[in-house]
Parts: sequence; structure tokens; C-alpha cells
Amino acid sequence: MEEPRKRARPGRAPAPAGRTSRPRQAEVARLAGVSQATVSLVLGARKQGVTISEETRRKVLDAVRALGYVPDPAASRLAAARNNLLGVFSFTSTFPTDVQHSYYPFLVGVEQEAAARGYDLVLFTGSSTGGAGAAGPNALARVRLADGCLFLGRHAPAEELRRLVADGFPVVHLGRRDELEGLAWVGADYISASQEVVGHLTALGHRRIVLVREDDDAPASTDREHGFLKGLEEAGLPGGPAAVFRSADPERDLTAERLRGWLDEGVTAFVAEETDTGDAWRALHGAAHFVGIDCPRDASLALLGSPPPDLAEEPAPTGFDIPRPQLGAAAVRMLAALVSGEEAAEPLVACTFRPGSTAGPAPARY
Amino acid sequence: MEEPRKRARPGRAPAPAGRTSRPRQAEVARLAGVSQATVSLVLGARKQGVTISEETRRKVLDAVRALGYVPDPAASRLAAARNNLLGVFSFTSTFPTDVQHSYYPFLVGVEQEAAARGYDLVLFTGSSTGGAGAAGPNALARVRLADGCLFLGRHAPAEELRRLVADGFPVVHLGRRDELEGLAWVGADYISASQEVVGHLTALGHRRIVLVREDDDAPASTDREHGFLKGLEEAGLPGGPAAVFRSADPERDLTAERLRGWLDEGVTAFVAEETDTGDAWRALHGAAHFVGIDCPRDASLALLGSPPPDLAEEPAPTGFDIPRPQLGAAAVRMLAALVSGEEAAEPLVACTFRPGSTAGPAPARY
DNA sequence: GCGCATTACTAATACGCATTAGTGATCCGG
DNA sequence: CCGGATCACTAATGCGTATTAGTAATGCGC
Repeated sequence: MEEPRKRARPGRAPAPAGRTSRPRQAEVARLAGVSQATVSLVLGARKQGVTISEETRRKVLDAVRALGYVPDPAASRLAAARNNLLGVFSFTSTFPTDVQHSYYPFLVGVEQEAAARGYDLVLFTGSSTGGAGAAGPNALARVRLADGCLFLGRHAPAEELRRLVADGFPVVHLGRRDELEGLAWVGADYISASQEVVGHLTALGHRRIVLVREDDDAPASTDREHGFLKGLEEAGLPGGPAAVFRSADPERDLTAERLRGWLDEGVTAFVAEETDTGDAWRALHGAAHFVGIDCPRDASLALLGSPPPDLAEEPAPTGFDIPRPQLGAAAVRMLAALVSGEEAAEPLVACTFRPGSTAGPAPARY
Repeated sequence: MEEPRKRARPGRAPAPAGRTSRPRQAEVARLAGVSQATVSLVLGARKQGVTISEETRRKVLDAVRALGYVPDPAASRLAAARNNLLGVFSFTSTFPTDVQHSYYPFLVGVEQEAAARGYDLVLFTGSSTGGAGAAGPNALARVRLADGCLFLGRHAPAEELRRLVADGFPVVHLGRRDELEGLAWVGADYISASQEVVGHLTALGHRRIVLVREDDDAPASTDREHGFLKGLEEAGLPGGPAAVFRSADPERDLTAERLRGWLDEGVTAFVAEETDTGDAWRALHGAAHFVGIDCPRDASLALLGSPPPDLAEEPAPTGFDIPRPQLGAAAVRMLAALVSGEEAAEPLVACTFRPGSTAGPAPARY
């Protein structure tokens, strides 16, 4: 009887013999005289019912050391384990040359917290092209290599994010992002911080305060306005639309005349929001300077955030600082929680009040 | 005849049914009415001999779109032994709180070049503990997740680096590192740059020039000295030990007396090396200031590198700039070459001459 | 109209690790 | 000293993709 013809054995070509490849669990097992599964069990340190004798454990660990074995993270990942990698995705370059406008401060916290928790970071840059980084509808696909991913900036396409979330891939967005159901995020508590700044002003005796903001519906803007109004309300002051000056181009619209008008109406304090451009504060600051206001004697100014870099040399404005490193750290904490299936952590991070030197007692009415 | 008892089928537990997992190539294949292998071939776009009809290709791509299929990077990596990830390892934090002393400028170039070539970056921080990042003899083990790894700083343990290199793992060290056989590196061409600076001084008529350096045998130091001496030689000036002032603590040893002595001997130009601490330049700069030298009228100063941050406000010293981003980019180029098995790229990166304002014509002898 | 090429696929692996059912031992109580 | 429990370990998968030997189907030359 003829032996059935042996089927050919296709598949991977053997590795080039010249280059000694690093050891596998199989080699370790051979050297230790056990099975590959045993090696995996010893190294996995799983708390499951399986028990390994001290003797065997030692033999395996000796072999591991002798061969210098290190696990292949890709294989671990494929076999449904973790690989201790957290992705960080930003659509703008992760390392913009200009440190000032970059995500650098966030990354400081991200890296620290990730390191503290034993995660390494994978930097995905949205701008990358070709290879794995091809743009297009699947630009986010490669983040799945990591155990979870952090998103910086609001340019991540909602559709793709939704898909990741729907697939149960752990995702955290840095910055509030409510419109996407199920998307975890961490953000600064602008409401409380803005309220606190207004509280500071009212405590100094200011009764008429105006908020200067840009024409923008980002949560970061509306939250500040919300906090501002809460602060007024808390002090028993009227909120009304008159208290908020909203302009798409504050530097053009916030004229000296307008400022003088407010002063004549008894306004003694002005608050600007922080934006990407810093235009609100620049406009307010510039107009006050132009009108010749002696701040904080004639009137007080406050900034809901940090000043733009070009005004960094000026005296520190009264307001609050966004604790960017802490935000980054909080984002990592939340992502780590998602990855390990725990309950989500706290999404809001408190801002720190900055006394500054642009706010003082309300001037006596004249 | 009894059927041989069916062996149980151990292995992975079925995925929790609740969570719909993302589609696999198998699903795509089913929808398109082809085999999984065909799907892989269509997507892989391999230039190998296999040919796929336009008809089939279209069907597959349609199915891919319909299901929203995206490949699993871990699986690709496992099967193809490549994942388009480049590691970046630094023992100090990659994003330190103090931006000044960081690798940040290098990373700018690393990131850009990596993105341009379709690689993503994995950041490994030597400080991370626990999980995959445990320190110990295998602290470098996890870098093998990537296709290759870039090392910043000279703190990477030689033994482990040697092991990586021996295993054929692509490694590039940023900064010259000759003592490790087979270790690829990229570095700035301090020799040429230093020589050029000296050439600039000799062209201005300086005949007696002194180099101030720290007591250190790093290549970065010896290269500068080498270039300095070459520069002298080129101008037909004597090199001798008198031309080099070497001190472990320049700020203490470079006294005003010493400086005056040199001036009396006819020295008209001083050159300091750049170091981590910036001590050589700080000492030279301080002593010159103390002695009351009107620079560059009375004497010329030059710095082989960039000034330390605390002296950044001073007028730019004549010297050269280390093109850190370009160095990072060159490192990535070399790493990419190693990964893809090509010939190694150029290891030396030219520094750019910085005219500055601390060097002028040699004063007339009096 | 019979070999020989070429074309267009598919079957059957392999990649390295994690998991779990199963299997001899050995132990233990009654 | 027998049945069950416990121990220590191994066999046999699976994860999702890439690769290659093989194979029908067709074309081509003479």
C-alpha cells in the first residue's frame, strides 16, 4: 500500500542561517528540559490554578538567563495579552519645532505617569505618510498595536474614533469631548477655575465685570463663560449678555472707545479667556494700555488661562494656570484604568489660581 | 471499529460574545468570495510573482471597505517580522521638565524623519519600572518590540547593547561610540567644525590661540581638541601643549591672573569647548569679563558649540552650532538603513559655522 | 492536440506566546 | 488499599497575517 503522498509544507522560508536569531521560548524549554508551555507559565507568573515546582521554575529561569531570552511583544500581544504600550496620537507633529505652542507640557506628564506605571509610549504622528503611517480613512488603524491610545488635539476624525471606541479599544481624549458617545476624556475644570477668578475679583470689591471672549463654541470657551457667570451669580451680580463681549476678532472690535465706554458705565474689572491665539487677552491688554489704564489701580484685568508667549515677559496676569503636566498624567491614569478594565478615573483636573499682579481692589467710584 | 477518541481541544477561550470584534481578513475573504490568502495578497501589494486579477482585487477592496477592515499590527509584525516601529531609548526622561537640558532638539529631527519614512516611534524610558519596563539586566529587552532602536546619551549599558548588536538587532547610537565593536552611530563632525572656527580666527590674524577644555576623555572633547590643533597646523601655527588649557574645574582654575598671563604672552584669541555643564565657556567668559577685556577688540573668544542656557541672553559667541535636529534625522536614516538591510548611511553630520560677535581682527601688537 | 508557460488562485503552513483540557503521579482519608 | 483529590506538567490548540508550494484553467506554438 502506497504511503499517501506527503503534502508539501509551504509557509515561511527559514530564517537566513547566518544571523543568529534571538532565542524563543522553545529553545529555553529545550535547554531546561521542559515544554514550551511550562516556560510560558513560569514567565507569565499567572495566578491561575497552575502550579510549578520550585525546582522546575529554577531550571527555566536559569535557561532564560543563559540564553538571554526576552519575549517577543508582538507575539504576546497577538496571543491576547498586553504589551505595556500606550499610544499617543496627535495629528499635528508630536514634536513641533516651536516648543511654546506644542503639546510638550502635556507630554511631560504623560511620560512621567506612563513610566511610573510601567508603560512605554508609542508616538503616532498623524502627518506621517507612507508605510504604516499612510493617511486616509484608516490613519488611526495602527494605534491598535498599543494596549490603548491617548489623543491630543481636536483634529482626530470623529468617525474613526467612534470606530475604535465601538470596538472596545481603550481610548482617552485629552480635552473635553462630549459629542462622541462613550469617548473617555480628561480635561481641565475651567468652570471652577473661572468662577474662582471672578470670586477673587468680587472679593476685591468689583461689581461690574466684563468677559472678553472669542466667537467660538469649543467647550473650553463655553466652560469659561459658564464659570464666569457662576462667579457673578455667586456674588449676587447680574449676568446678562452685557457682561460678555463676544467677538470673532477682538483685536479689531475691542476698540479704545468701547473700553472707555465700559469704564464710564462703571466697569472696573475685565476678564479675557485664553485661546490658541491669545487674541482675547492681547486685545484686552492692548486696549487697556492704549487707553492708559494704570492696572490694577484704575481697573483690574484677569486672564482665564496663561498668556500667549509674546506677552510672557509682561507682569503675570491674575488668573489661573492650566496644569498641563497633571492633565497628561490624569489622561494616562484614565487610559491605564480602561486598559486594565477598571472603573474610569476622575476626568476633571483642577486649575491652580495665579494671583498675578493685574488685579487689585476696585477703585472708589468717582 | 471504534473511532479514535477525539482529542479535546484546549487553547484559547472563546472571546466574550458581547463585544463585537473588528473584522479579520477571513471575514473580508468570505464576503468577497475568495480565500484569506488572496485578501492578504491584495492588501499586501507585494511585488512578488503572484498576480491578482483586477476583478478580484476590486471585489476584495470593496469588501474591505464595506467591513471597515483594518489590519492587526501585532499579527502583521508576528508574521512578517516588521512593524514600522523605531524605538527611541534614553535613560533620562525624554520629556524632562527642564527643556533646556533635554534631548528634545534631537527628537524634533527624529520624529520628522521617522514620519517621513513611515515609521512610528516607541519611547522607552530607562527610568520606567514595573511591568515591561522593569530595570535590571534586561532593561533593554523591550526595545526589541521595535524594528530597531535609537539610543540617546551614553548611559546605555555596554553589555546589553553588545547583546542587541550580536543578535543582529538594528541599533544606532546618537553620538560617537567607537569602543563598541559593530555599534552603528551618528555624530556631529566636531573636528571639521572646530577646525573651521580656528581657521576663522587665524584668518582674522590671530597667531596665538588657547583652547580651554574640561578634563574629560569623551570623543566630543577630544574631537574638538583634535580639530582645534588641525586648525592651528593648517595655519602653520605651533600646537604644543601650551595651546590647550585642560582643567577639571575651569571656573576655579581659570583665574584672572592666568588670563592676564596669556594676554601678556601674546595670546589674542581663546576658544572653549561646549560641555554638558557649559563650565569651560562660563569660566572663559567670566574671566574675560572680570579682567575687563573688551571683546572682540582686545581679544577674541570662540565657543565650539552652543552657549549654556544661562548665558543665552549674551551676544552670540563666534563658534558653531550643533545641528541637533539634523543629527536626529541622520540617526533615523541610518537606523532605517539597518532595518531594511541596506548599506549604512553617513555617520557624520556637519555643524554650521556661527559668525557671532565675539571674534574680530587680532589687535595690533603693542 | 500535446507539451509547456503563464495566469490566478488556494491550501497549508509559520510566526512566538498564552491558555486550558487532560494525564500521570502522588497523597490522603477511611 | 481503593476512590478521590491534589500536584506538576504537557499536548494541543488559537491569536491574525504573510508566504509559498501546489494546482486547476487557460493560452500558445508547432
